[in-house]
Amino acid sequence: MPAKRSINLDCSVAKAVQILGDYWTLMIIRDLMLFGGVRRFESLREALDISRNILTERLNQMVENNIVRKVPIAEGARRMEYRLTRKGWELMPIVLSMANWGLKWKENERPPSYSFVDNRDKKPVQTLGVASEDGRILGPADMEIVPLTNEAKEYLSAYKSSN
Amino acid sequence: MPAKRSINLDCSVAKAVQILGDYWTLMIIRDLMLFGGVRRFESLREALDISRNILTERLNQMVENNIVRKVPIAEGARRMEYRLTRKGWELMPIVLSMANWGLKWKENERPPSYSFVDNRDKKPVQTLGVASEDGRILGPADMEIVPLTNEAKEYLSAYKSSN
DNA sequence: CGTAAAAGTTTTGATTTGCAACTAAAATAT
DNA sequence: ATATTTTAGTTGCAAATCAAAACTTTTACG
Repeated sequence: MPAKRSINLDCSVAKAVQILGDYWTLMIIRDLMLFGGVRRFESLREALDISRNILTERLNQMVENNIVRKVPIAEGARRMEYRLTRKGWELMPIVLSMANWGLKWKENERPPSYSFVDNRDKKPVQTLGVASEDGRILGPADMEIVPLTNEAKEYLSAYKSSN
Repeated sequence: MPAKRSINLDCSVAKAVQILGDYWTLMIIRDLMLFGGVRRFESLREALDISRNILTERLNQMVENNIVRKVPIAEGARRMEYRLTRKGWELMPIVLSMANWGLKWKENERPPSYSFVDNRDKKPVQTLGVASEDGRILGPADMEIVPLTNEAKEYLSAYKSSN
């Protein structure tokens, strides 16, 4: 976790990457999701085999970023547990697309050890991905990213013409 | 980029996180996608304001992981450019879900500087996210992750009963 | 032909990481 | 009530990583 990253604050990907561009943070999120969004410090540590100081630091960061909350395990209890917030739960699509990608491109062919299911009937979910305005399902090759601000446009066209 | 991470190799999320759990790697991927999947060393360096040695290292890693290819900029040319591979392009859903998440939860309300569009008609894409087997669109709260292997099941139930 | 740009490599000092040992409070056992 | 264990962290320190700057070595340009 390098010190300060100053660039591209108006980029929402950069914003997410600022928070998620870290191995342990992502692993913690995955583990929390596996356990219904609730875990205690020592359980996380054992499951991930992460050292305590790193776990402490990452959890604090995540609390700061409102991805997890630190709450007493029961009314009035002094011990704490970490819970995914709504904002944290909404990382699910990211984790799911990582799972899909990892599954598709993994070299070591081992069957997956877990699955994403519908809460209601416990059947696996389908990932629809992305649709065009007229309803076609788009693969990565069917989309592109285009700049919207003048700044970004100028930058991009300057680069393209100079090439 | 910590040295060696030995855990959970049969987890496809962990597999992806191994590769993507890094700030610069993700930023490089985003930048490449913004530029049609093609960029040269110095352009990347300037755009991201990353130091050369780090960029070199990350690009090499990405080449090793088959996310980008290093190819001559023209037939027989000695200068090189970096191109997203198919495997790299297929990270688009992850980047897109990060963009959506970042957009939804960003504090500093600034309009996005770029948009994901359909190649064909240049209209913004819709993110459908995830559907259940019977076609309902599911939010994060409507899904869960369930273990499939016996190993994982035992581990999980042991934890739950001990609590 | 000389100068500048491109694409790194090397060096060096500052940060970060993560292991291990320590601590303090809460829960459990005796 | 006291001892022991578990929980949830701190702290100290060696090793690894990061990043700024200087240095190379090819290619491109006027």
